[in-house]
Amino acid sequence: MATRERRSQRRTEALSRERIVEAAIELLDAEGEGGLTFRALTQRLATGPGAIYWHVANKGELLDAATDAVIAAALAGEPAGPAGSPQDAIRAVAFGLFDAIDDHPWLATQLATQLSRGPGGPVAPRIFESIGRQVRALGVPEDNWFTATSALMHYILGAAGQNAANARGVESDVDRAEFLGAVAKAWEELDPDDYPFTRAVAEQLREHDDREQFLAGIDLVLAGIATLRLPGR
Amino acid sequence: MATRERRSQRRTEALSRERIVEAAIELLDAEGEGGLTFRALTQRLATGPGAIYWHVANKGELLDAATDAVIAAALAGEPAGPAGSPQDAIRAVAFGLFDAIDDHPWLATQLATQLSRGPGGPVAPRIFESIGRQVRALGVPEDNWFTATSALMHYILGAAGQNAANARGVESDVDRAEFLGAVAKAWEELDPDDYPFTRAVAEQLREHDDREQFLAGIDLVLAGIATLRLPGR
DNA sequence: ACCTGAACACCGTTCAAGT
DNA sequence: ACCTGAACACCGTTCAAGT
Repeated sequence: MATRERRSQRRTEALSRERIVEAAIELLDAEGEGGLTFRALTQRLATGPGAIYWHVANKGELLDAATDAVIAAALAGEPAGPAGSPQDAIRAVAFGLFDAIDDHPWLATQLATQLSRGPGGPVAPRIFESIGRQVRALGVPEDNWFTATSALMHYILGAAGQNAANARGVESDVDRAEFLGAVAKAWEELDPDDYPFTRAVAEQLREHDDREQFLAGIDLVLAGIATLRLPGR
Repeated sequence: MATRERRSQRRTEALSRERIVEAAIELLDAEGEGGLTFRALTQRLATGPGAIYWHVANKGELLDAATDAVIAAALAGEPAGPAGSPQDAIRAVAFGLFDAIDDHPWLATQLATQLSRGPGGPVAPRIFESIGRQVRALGVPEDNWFTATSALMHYILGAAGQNAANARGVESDVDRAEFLGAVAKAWEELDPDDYPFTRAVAEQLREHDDREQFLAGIDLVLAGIATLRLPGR
């Protein structure tokens, strides 16, 4: 609750783009997408809106910078060192993104927004590169690099984003079970004529383990990619 | 341009939730996410904000209803009739969603937002059911229904959303080539040490065909699903 | 070069009042 | 039951003025 920590303590460090982005991330984490306003930001940074606009063009740019900072940190784990198999490296990248979206649920929407604006921004190449290197290491023929990397990336971001919903505002395992139980119940109460499949799958939703399920999807896509490999390799 | 068509013509049909949702979709299509405001809506419907709030709880609900209406229409194509193979049926569903997002680019963000709020809304079961039925018809073992359907759904929505960027505000094939060329150029100018893979793939980005690429991804996931099939079937 | 803070235009939402 | 429209609180952004 304590909505206003560090409210009017005098600012010691000078304002900077990094400091502003950091404060924006804190606000987004604490209060969700709606929590990032210039007024909350000026209060937390003990400054005025003009000062922020000196370092950042507008709110959209700030949101993009916050997204990029979190994604860059999430992908900074593996320093290109040849550790295990490419498959394991892909799983590591996937769980890095999974955890980032779990910790910062606002990323789900933000990533979709940014990617649907085109691969122009810095985020798309970052994710694409991390996954693509391992796709190449897998021995996938070059013609299929784009397809294989895209399939992995979209599954990872989509599944991680949907998963974040299960953890949102959930404090304990009991809360989680309660939440999933409620959704499963809603699915079971759908019209039997219109939703036979969804009803049949409701029980799996109730009992599933998030990370295990996520991993199963990764391995499914990896199995598809394996069929692309040239016989020679 | 002509921002204000049908501005103050007297309203003939009575206001209704359907009419409001229809107007909201028109505004979103014409002006993007930022174009949907209650003021634009009241003008287009020749009414006041209070009248809209009588039929709709708030803006979020209106956005959800608009999303649901478009998705429902996109999935209404196949009437469960046994036409071709399950694979073809999945491709048909996928292209239905692809075209819907292409026609209504605001869907990309909106779907991500709605799905990341959990499978509670009406949209998630709709998409899940359309794809899942065909997954079942494919002979996938029941334990893998959720995984297989999720993998397909996330690839379809993610790839279609990213694709919509290529078509955004693009009027001709020349525009499209220009846009893709610019992105490919940006990719080619990335740091060679940090982005070797992305640079290598830039050329594929320039020359690719959207629908062909999308289909290749579907078939990749389908190949992965095929490895799940029980030997017996 | 960097920051202040009042002011502006615009937004979602409410509500007393009408029919 | 359904609609009107003024009003409220809040938002992103600008800009003349300061240091």
